[in-house]
Amino acid sequence: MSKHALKLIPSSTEHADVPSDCKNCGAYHLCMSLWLKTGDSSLLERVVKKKQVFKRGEVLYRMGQPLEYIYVIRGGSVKTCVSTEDGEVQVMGFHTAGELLGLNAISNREHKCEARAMGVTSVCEVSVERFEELAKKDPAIQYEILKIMSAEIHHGQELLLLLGKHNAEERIAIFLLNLSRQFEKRHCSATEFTLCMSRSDIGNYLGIAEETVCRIFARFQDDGLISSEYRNVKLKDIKRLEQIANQRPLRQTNVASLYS
Amino acid sequence: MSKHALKLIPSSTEHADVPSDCKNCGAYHLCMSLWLKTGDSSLLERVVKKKQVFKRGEVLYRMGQPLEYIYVIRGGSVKTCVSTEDGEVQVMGFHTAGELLGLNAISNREHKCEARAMGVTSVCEVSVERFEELAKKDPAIQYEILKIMSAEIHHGQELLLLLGKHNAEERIAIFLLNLSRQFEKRHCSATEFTLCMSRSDIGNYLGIAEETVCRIFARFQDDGLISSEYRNVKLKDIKRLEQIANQRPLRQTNVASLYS
DNA sequence: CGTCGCGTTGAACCCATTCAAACGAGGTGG
DNA sequence: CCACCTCGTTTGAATGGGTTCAACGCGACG
Repeated sequence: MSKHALKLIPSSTEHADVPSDCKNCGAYHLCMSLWLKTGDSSLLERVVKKKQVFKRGEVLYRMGQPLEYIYVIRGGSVKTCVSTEDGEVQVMGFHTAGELLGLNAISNREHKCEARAMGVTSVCEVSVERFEELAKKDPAIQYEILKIMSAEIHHGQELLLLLGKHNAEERIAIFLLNLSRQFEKRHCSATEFTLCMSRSDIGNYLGIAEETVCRIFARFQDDGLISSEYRNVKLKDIKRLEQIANQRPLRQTNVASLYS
Repeated sequence: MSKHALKLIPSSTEHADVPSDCKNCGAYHLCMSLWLKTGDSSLLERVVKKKQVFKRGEVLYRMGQPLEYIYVIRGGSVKTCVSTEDGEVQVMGFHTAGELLGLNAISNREHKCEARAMGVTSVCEVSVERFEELAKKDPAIQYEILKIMSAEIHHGQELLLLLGKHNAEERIAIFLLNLSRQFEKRHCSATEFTLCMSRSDIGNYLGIAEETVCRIFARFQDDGLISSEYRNVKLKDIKRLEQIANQRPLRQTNVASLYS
């Protein structure tokens, strides 16, 4: 509990209620680059259909639902996950202020994952039809769409690398460092922050059991790498965390096999 | 070695040499839907810059390289993989005739993964500039781009689910069944086919050790689920394979936690 | 106050990895 | 032709990391 506190959580909870002015919105910069390249700032009001607030646990959209809106997160946090017919669930990502949700469904107009608010979350709903009208007229917007989908592919690749090639300790180190960088980008403290997701969600996301997450958090704390109580985390030795994240003491992969 | 053989490997090796006629190309249908919506069939020749053949192990493009061409696979097989600075590699996917490669780099014009031929592989190189010119004029092509990127995201999600929520046995069962479906789509035998990738590649792709792949192949064979010698695989009991693929005897995931 | 969700810790088990060794196929060169 | 090498594959034995099951503390909430 530092007194000279930087923000421990990003712009989310401060104005989880609908902000009257977009300039306070976590998605402000994103929106500007998206719509306002057209030079018409009133456009924004015409495109954004509805501003809406979701409470903790509420669903923005489900798998299989037709794509109606694209969501811009103003504040709060959302998790996306896919599930199979037999009930297993995989958390795909955690999303906070400034991110766009729903774009990956734009091709077949059907959501391929589910989005659920993890805390009180404020979003802008953008009509897909309106959005596509704009995109058709403005190549810059098309380009933004590509960039976002591309980023999503890239994030998926990183997660894949995480699940395929790292043990539990490394996964959590990488996870914490990624969070740290994200917070830094949002001008929050990179070393002290509050997680918006449960241990269970972290475990699911990283492909390890909830208990393992706890244990490794405890181990990291014992080793002086971090200090954590519940969802408050403080990174105390980023150097060593990075060392763990990048260590590869595994069997040296047969380089020759790359050429097969 | 059945005498009344269906094709065990798709159109690949048969015309790994450059086919003079696009109608023999594995990517024929894809190309038609991509370019010929414009109604101008000579367009195809103007856009496709070069037809090229890669030998086993040769690289189409590396991570970090500027995006110059998009590749349409005519025949053969290609694996894409990402790697980190410290030398670990994760196979992202196996690609065969009819697939497009390189599109996910279209936003920042820099390849985010590496593509390497697994056997003799024939491709069409398509100039990105030319391609984008076309895309700008034709919304249908933009839509195709979105569809392909969307499919890539979807495939990534499935792989993520595989790595995060399934044990080795299930992963291989799912892998084999996916292959089976792919072959079926290409009008090859769905039950008897030849793998184009090594055990090592399979293991890397599925996030398990090479030896584990061998062992499970052996176990499946002992149990009469498949018969396999080297890269020739025959699925003998798809029902039970599907049963393994969909079984979830794991701890029942706390459904309530979904709502957090 | 009792319940529920979340977090934590302990102990036993087991699946997958790791290390090691060996085999067959294919290629090369003597 | 055979010796030799490499690469991909296979199998065994031992180890360990992570899961699983269980129990408990804690705070929020009705």
